[in-house]
Parts: sequence; structure tokens; C-alpha cells
Amino acid sequence: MILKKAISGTNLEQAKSHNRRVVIETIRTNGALSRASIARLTALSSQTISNIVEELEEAGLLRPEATLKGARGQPAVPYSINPDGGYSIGLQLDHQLAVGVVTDLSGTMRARVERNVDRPTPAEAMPLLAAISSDLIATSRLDRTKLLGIGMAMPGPFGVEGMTSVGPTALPGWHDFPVAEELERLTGIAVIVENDATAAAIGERLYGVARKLDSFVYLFIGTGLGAGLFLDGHLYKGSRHNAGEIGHIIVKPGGLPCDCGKRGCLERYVSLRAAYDRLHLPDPDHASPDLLEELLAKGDSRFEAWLDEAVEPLRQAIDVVEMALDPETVVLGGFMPLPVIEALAGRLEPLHLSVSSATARATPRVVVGAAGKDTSVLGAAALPIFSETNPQFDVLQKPVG
Amino acid sequence: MILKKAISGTNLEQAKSHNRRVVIETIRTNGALSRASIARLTALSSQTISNIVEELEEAGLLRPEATLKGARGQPAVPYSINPDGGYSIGLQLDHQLAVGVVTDLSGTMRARVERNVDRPTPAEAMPLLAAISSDLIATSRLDRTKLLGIGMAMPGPFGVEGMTSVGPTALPGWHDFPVAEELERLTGIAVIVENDATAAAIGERLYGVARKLDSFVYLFIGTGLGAGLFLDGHLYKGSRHNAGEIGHIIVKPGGLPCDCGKRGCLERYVSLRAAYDRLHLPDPDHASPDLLEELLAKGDSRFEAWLDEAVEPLRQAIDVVEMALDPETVVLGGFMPLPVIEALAGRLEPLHLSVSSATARATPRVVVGAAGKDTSVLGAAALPIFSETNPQFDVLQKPVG
DNA sequence: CTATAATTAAATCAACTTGATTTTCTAAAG
DNA sequence: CTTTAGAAAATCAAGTTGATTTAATTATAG
Repeated sequence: MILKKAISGTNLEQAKSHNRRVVIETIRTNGALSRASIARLTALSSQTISNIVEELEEAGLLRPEATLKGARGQPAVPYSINPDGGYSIGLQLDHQLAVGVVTDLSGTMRARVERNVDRPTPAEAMPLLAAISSDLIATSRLDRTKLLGIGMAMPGPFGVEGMTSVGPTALPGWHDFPVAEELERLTGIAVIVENDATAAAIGERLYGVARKLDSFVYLFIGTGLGAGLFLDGHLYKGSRHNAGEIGHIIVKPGGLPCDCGKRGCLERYVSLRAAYDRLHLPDPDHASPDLLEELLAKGDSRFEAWLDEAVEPLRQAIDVVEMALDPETVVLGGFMPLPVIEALAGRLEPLHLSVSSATARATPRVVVGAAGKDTSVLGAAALPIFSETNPQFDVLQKPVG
Repeated sequence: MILKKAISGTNLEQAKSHNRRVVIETIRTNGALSRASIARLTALSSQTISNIVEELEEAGLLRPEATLKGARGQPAVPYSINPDGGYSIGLQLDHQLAVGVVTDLSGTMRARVERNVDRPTPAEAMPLLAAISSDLIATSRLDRTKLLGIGMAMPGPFGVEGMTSVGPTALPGWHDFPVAEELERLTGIAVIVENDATAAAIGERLYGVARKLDSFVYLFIGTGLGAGLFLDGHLYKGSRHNAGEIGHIIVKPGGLPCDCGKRGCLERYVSLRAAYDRLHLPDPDHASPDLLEELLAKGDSRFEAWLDEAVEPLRQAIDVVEMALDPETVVLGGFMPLPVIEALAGRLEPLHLSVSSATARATPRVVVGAAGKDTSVLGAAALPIFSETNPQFDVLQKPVG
């Protein structure tokens, strides 16, 4: 009999680990907090919090701030995240560029390395990425024991025949290549690989506009278009790690042909590639997002036409996402330059009627998040930090098998 | 300073509660299991499992089966869910029918009551629902202490101005009406309200084709069309309880006008209402799904035409769901009669290329689940059982505030 | 009779809780 | 200005809870 891998039990050890994460997360989302207020927010006893805070301070993850006077009673000592409590490496691979960064626990970039590539194959890219990582460690002279891991962002989807490696928005030759395992082998550091959109979503969650949100969707406008799904306090990756690949949903049945074989796919209208194509660039494979920013600034009429044409498909994508997932907010970002994203966002209203049209809202339906070429590397660097410090169901369960 | 409601900490008490749920869930998904095998599956020690199983047997939730001989060692005593360990009331309200059922822990229907209604308002429906509940309790003479709660299913979306109460697929007058609170007040029993699709999804998860799945989407074809989202082992309801309302995503831009104000909405093509409209029934508000089953059996040409026209929008809906959520499987069901669902499913291939086209699959991309008029009541009855026995993150966290 | 596997019993352990106490401040009273 | 009461934070020490560990017991196949 085949037994389903059951959800597993928990014990004190897991509980402890969870509670430590809860303390960190509570401080991250709220800023510096005293032990007493952490206790109130987490429903743990003040004694427990005291113990945990002491341990985390010992470990260098938290640091005390100036005592808060002015109120009655013993003055509170607020604790905040110690930026130097840990470091993370973020890598990002795309058609033309490989970027690596080091960030500290506060998400601040401490080092950055960039290499040009040209639609690299795994054989070309893997050594390069490993080299970038060791470069970063060497030049930033960071304490390896405080390195939480490597986060890597690259375009999805993963492992889908006829989609992963097909067309100008995909990277060729990566179908079924075990990126994380290989990079882990080369560097000896734990590696987390996600698509651009997911990485960017985590970046927004830890340090950006989504800091306090439980459920949001990050629409990543890059070479193609993808969504990072953060639902009910955790990243939703899908059963085969491909959730959010909405670039290939059909927004215009019978519309522009797409390399995936369908017609009228979303990313044929809303993506860097779509813009390049619409502008009839001679060499769209080597065009730069900067060009679009220039054209926007100049008020180029062809680019304006693209903007106008892209708005309705984007509106429809937002509609689909809102209807399917009812998120608190949709965040727009990606490799598309910020001014262009803002121009698109500015033309979105009136949005379609959806479940997000609902009455009282705490946040706007659409907000603009981080955009530009470092969006996804910084998000990538946030991945290990998130996975090491976020309270999540997994952590509470004993590892099984 | 406004503090975000933090994720809260945990302690032994929560852990215990979680572990009990884990034991129940493990037995539910795998069938009868000995203490030793539960221990292996859950990663808990056999002593812990022994204690928990003893308690659960004491409480009547588990019962021992015949000892398993034939292997070496002391023979194992398998335990299974005791159907009489608890009962649940399911209610379902729709345009023409209010149904109530009692099920036991195994999901078996123990009693059923049905009342005709005609697009009822809250003032009409609430006393009726309360009466149905007390009828069920009285006639089935069930032990009130073993009643886990009332689950209720009704069409969504909830609380969306211009959508909740508009059009022939919605129930009028329910915008912002606090159904659960009111029914709880009238009956004195805990009430969980979900839309049809969500209820059906939970039913499939506990007792049906999705029993072993971690992530799946239930496409509920009813008067309208909605999706129940079960992602990463838990129900995803959305930030305003409206996730899965995909009946109003646009599948044909500029297509048939919809009462929500948009054009080409999915449920204008795939739903009972869409079929009735296509058949030009004189009184679509009072048509019955049975008619469609008859027409299908007869091979009615107009109905065949509807089937053919509905397939592509349905295919597109599946495409959107697969691309956005990468589920293990999409389950088709709803009020639409089973033969009709099967006819639709039979015409779906070839499905669009999506992330679900991936290589090795454990389950088919689309499976047919429970369909017919009792689908959502039975699912509704599953809701309290699920919420009382499923291991979930919430349970592990201390109630805050 | 022996190896094997399931189950049980008693003792132990780790982490959170409880309630009393101490510390350190503000605000009001004298 | 000094004193005192009141308030909130932090700490201390003992207590509680539930999982784990270790060892013993039981039942069966070979």
C-alpha cells in the first residue's frame, strides 16, 4: 500500500523554532518593539519573550535601541533587527545579464557584481554564477558563518516541455536542469531558486510595499510576464513550482500568435518583449529597458500606442488575478522601468468590476512596487532570509522520513 | 502606532491539539492504521501516538479494527475513523431549493430535508434554514454533544456591490447580510458559511477524488461558475472571502454581455444559466438541471451546440487556473448533472498547453468529481468536520487578542 | 526457541506559564 | 522641592504540560 506523505506532528523543538521566527517577524513588520509589546502581539508570556529575545540578541539577530522614556512605568527597551545579524547572496540570471548582490538582514545592498551574458546555456552560466558568488564573498569580506544562503531568480516556467525553453521570453536549454542542486554543489551553500516574480514578491514582503500584507500578488513585467503569489502569509509556489505563470493566459482569443503555440497570450501584449516587438526594433533580443524609459520621456508616439494597447490586457490580467485570488493588493513591478510601470498604472482606471471592488478597502487595488533591473536580484537575496526567519507551517512540523 | 496583528506564538497546548488532528487526518487519508504506522508517518514517537490514540478512542473518534496477523512481531491493531464519532449539519441555499443534511464523520448522509424556495431574501430564508436544522436534529435524534457544527453553502461572491446581488446567477438582497452570525444566533450552533464551490472542494478533499491531494481546484458549474481553491493543504479563501469567483473573468472580450457590466464573462458560456439561455427556455429562472440531462440523453441538437460552444471557454478557464495556480488536478463538478459534466470533460482534449502539461504527472489534469444537486450540501456538511479535524497553521498558533 | 515488531510503563526533558518581586519611571500630593 | 502612589517592564523561581527516551512486555512467524 502506498501511503501518502502525511502531515506530520510537532513537538517542543519545533515550537521553539516557530516562536523564535515569530519574534523576528513581529519586529520586522512593526519595527522596534519592547519585549512587553512583543509578548502582547504574539500572545506569548513575557517571560518566554524575554528568554527568546535574550537568545536572539546573543546570536546577533536583534539589537537593543535607546530606552523609551516618557511614559509611566519602567521604560521599555525596544529591540530591532540587527542588519549585521546575517547576510544573503542574491543572484539573477536573464537573457543579457547575470547579477549578484550581497544584502544584510535589513535588505540593504552591500555589494554588487554584474556580468554580461547572451542567452546563456546551463553549461555557460553555472560556473559564472558560482564565480560571482565567490567574488561577492571575497570582496565584501563577509563572515561566512553569517551567510544564510543563496537566493537565485530566473525566468520560469520550470520543466514544462514546449514552454520552458521555447520563444524569446524563455531561456533556452534549461528544461529540467537542476539549477539549485548544481549551484549548491559548486558553492557549498544552500540555494533557493525561484522565478523572477516570486523573488520580487518576497522582496516586497520583507522590505517593500507589501510588508504588512497577508495576501498579495506581484505582477512582474519582465522579458515576459509572471506573477508571484503570496497567499495567507506564505509563498504559494504550485504543485510543480510553476504557480503564477500567467504570461500565457489568453487575453485575446485568436490574437497575436505566441511561441507557446497559443494565440493572444498576455505576455504578447504586456512585457518588455511585447514593447520591443511593437516598436519594430531591429534587434529585440538585445534591446534594453532603458530605451523604453527614453521613449516615454520623449513622448514617442509609437511607444504611446503600445502603452495604450497594453493597458486593456493588463487590466484583464489584474481582473483575472483579483477574481481568482481576491488578494489585498496587486503589486506592479519588474524589469520594466519604473516610469513606464507608473505610466501603465496611471492608465489603468477604470479597472474592471471585480471582487476587489468591494466596499471598504485598507489598501488600493493596485500599487506600484519595486521596478528596474535590480528588482529581482534583491528579491532573490530576500529568499534565504525569508526562509530562515519567516514563521511557516513547515517549521512547526517535524521533518518526516 | 497601529500594530499589525502579528502571527502568534505557540505552546504545548496548541501542539497537542495539532497532533490530535494530525492523527485523525493521517487515518482519514490512508484508511485504518496501527499506532506504529501512524508514528512512522507523522514522525511522532510511538508512545505519543499511543497516548493520542487512546484519548481519541475514549472520545469516540477512533475505533479499533480486527487485529492484523500474518506478519512477524506482535500483531498490529489498526484504528479507523469512527463514523459515529461526530455529526455535522450541511445546509445549502440556492435559487429554487433549500436543502439540509446530516452526515456522520465518514461523510455518510444520515438524514435529508428539502424545501422549495424562490430566490429567497434573507428574511425569508433565515427562519427556514433554522427550521431545517432543528428538524434534522429532531428527526435524526442525534446526540447534540456530538454535533460539530453547521456548514452552509450558498452562491458567492460575498459583499461586492454590483456583483453579489446582481443578475440571474446571484441571490438578491444578500449583499452584506451576516449569514453565519444570524444563523448562529437562531440555532445556537457554530456556523461556517462558504460558497458552493468551496464547500464542494472540501467534500472532495475529505471523501472524494481529492482525498490525497495537497493542491487542487474545484470548478463548480452551477447556476453560475466558481472555483474552490485548496492550496498547499488548506483552503484558500481570499482576503475578503471571495477567492475563486472566476465566473466573471473575461474569456471572450466583447462577447456576450453580463449583468456585472462586463462582456464575455466565463459564466455566460459555462453554467446552468448559460445552457438555459442558449436553449431559449421560456422560464430560465425555474428550469431544472434534470432537463439538461434529458436533452443530453436524447441527443438534442441545440443542447449539443451549447456543449460545443461551452468547451472552449471551459478549456480557457482550466488554462487560467492551471497557469495561475499550478494545481495537481482540476476537479469538475457542481449542480450540472454528472452525465453533462462528463460530456463536457470528454470534449476538452486537447487541453491548452500549460504548466500542467508537464512531463510526469501523478494525476490527470482534469478529473470529474461529485456533481448533482447534493454536491454542495454534502460539501457544506464537510466544512465543520474539516475545520474541527484538519491540521492547519491556525490551530498551532495561540489565539491572540 | 528465536528474531521481530507492536505496544506499554515509568522516568526524563525541554519549553512555556504562573505569580510574586524588583526595577524604574511619571504624576500627583504635600 | 521632596515624597509617595501608581504604572509598566522586566526578572526570578517554581510549576505544568506533553513529547521523548529507555526499558520491559507481548504476540507472532519462522
